[in-house]
Amino acid sequence: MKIYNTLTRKKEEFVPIHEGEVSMYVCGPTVYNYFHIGNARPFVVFDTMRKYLEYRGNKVNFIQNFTDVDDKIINKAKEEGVSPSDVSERFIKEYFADAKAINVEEATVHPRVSQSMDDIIGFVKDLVDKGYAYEVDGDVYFSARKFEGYGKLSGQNIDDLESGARIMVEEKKKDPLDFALWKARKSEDEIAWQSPWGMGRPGWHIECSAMSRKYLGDSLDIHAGGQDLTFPHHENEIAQSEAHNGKPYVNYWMHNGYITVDKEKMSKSKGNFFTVRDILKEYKGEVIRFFLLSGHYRNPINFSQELMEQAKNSLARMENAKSNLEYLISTLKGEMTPEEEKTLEGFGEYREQFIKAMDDDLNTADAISAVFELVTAINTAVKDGSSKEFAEKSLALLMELCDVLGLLQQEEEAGVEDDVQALVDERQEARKAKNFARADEIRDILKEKGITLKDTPQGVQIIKE
RNA sequence: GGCGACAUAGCCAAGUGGUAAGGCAGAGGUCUGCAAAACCUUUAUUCCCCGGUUCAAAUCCGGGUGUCGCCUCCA
Repeated sequence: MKIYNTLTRKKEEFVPIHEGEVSMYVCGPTVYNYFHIGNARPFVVFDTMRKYLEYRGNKVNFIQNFTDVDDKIINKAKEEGVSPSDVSERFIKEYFADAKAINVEEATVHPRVSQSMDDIIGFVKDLVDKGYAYEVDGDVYFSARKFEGYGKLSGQNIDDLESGARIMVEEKKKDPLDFALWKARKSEDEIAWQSPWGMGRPGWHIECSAMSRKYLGDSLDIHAGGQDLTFPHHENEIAQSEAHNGKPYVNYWMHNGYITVDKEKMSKSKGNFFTVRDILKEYKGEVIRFFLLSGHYRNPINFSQELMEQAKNSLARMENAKSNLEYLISTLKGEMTPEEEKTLEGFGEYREQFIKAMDDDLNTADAISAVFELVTAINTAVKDGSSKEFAEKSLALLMELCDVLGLLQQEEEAGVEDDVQALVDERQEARKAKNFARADEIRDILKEKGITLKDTPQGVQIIKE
């Protein structure tokens, strides 16, 4: 497949270091709050990347960290009068709950900063020993200018950066470009770890360098995250890791675009964010996932009620196809006819289309359109009178593609409560007796409970929301 | 100031040289007791504007305009 590589600003053919194995690192959340839909985008997009790579026969070693040592966590802990680890533990749990709701699989490993301290300290120490970093009053800084390629990911020229008005000026740094690897503890009650430079805690950038190396080695295939991490976070990671390892750090850098609200970037600092937890009160997780996959991952997506409605209705078309097939399967019998076999073979064209789209830098929008075309083909071909086998194989193909996208995964609980079944039976009696007023009344009652009835040639299909 | 992205129908969104995918919403029809779902038909002579290259451009080149982002914690 082809991947757009931020480092080269080109689409490149993806070739993993070891054939059939892919090492992938995605920057995870700082756990001090519920994540918002902007944070959810990389989770969903790169989870889909992982699923697709696996679909194509790769073993994927997928690492996503939790930043559980951070100013914001410390502040939140102070506000609530609890320990920082209480805060981070809590929101790691909440992360998993929300991730599950949007069908984001757990990573192979979710390393935490607090549990990687030896690796981080060792990493910083090596950089000091190699002359890439220096200590000042218990702080350790990386000398950006010592690393030759500094700026290569973000396309920034060092001198332009320097003249930029917004570089933070800090007395202790030798150069405004330098960044912290280790921060000395400022007060006794602050959370801190013992290090060669005294009590302190790691800077943000060093965490990912140390943790990715621990689990994936000196060089990895794919490193991904939001576009806003390109500079300085990922730029700094490259400097640290390549200075330390003496090898290329990452072969393919992938960055997703952001979510906007009224065309403005959604972010915690602007306060214009919607948490996944809140959106889930109104929309199913799969609607959120569909929404996030409905455009190309590098383009911005605007978030609004209207677009969520569109996503919901679009997804319903897929869901209907699935539930109609399942209902048909429960009523049909027999093996495929030669004609059906031929039709099914023709469906393979949509699989090809799907793969072609995904191969092109994970074009999920295009891949989804292939699924919709398959849906139309299935809806037309599979009907009352088809063989059970044909319906089953059609469903299998639909699910093969939806599995990769992480859609249509959440099964409604099977079975119908007795009281509902009784109403359905009563309605059928009423219909037979041409008492349509009562029949419609029952349909409305069930609709209120989120149950939709469809009268099909095979009987009544009961659909739960 | 430096670096970058985007502009396609009412809305969302693919398409990067060969004559505009797909979805939502809308309209009409088939089916249905009525619905729902599904199916069929319909909705951009045109892809922000102006030039240029070409037999051929939404797609390439040049110049504009507009919107957004990074350079500070941020997905």
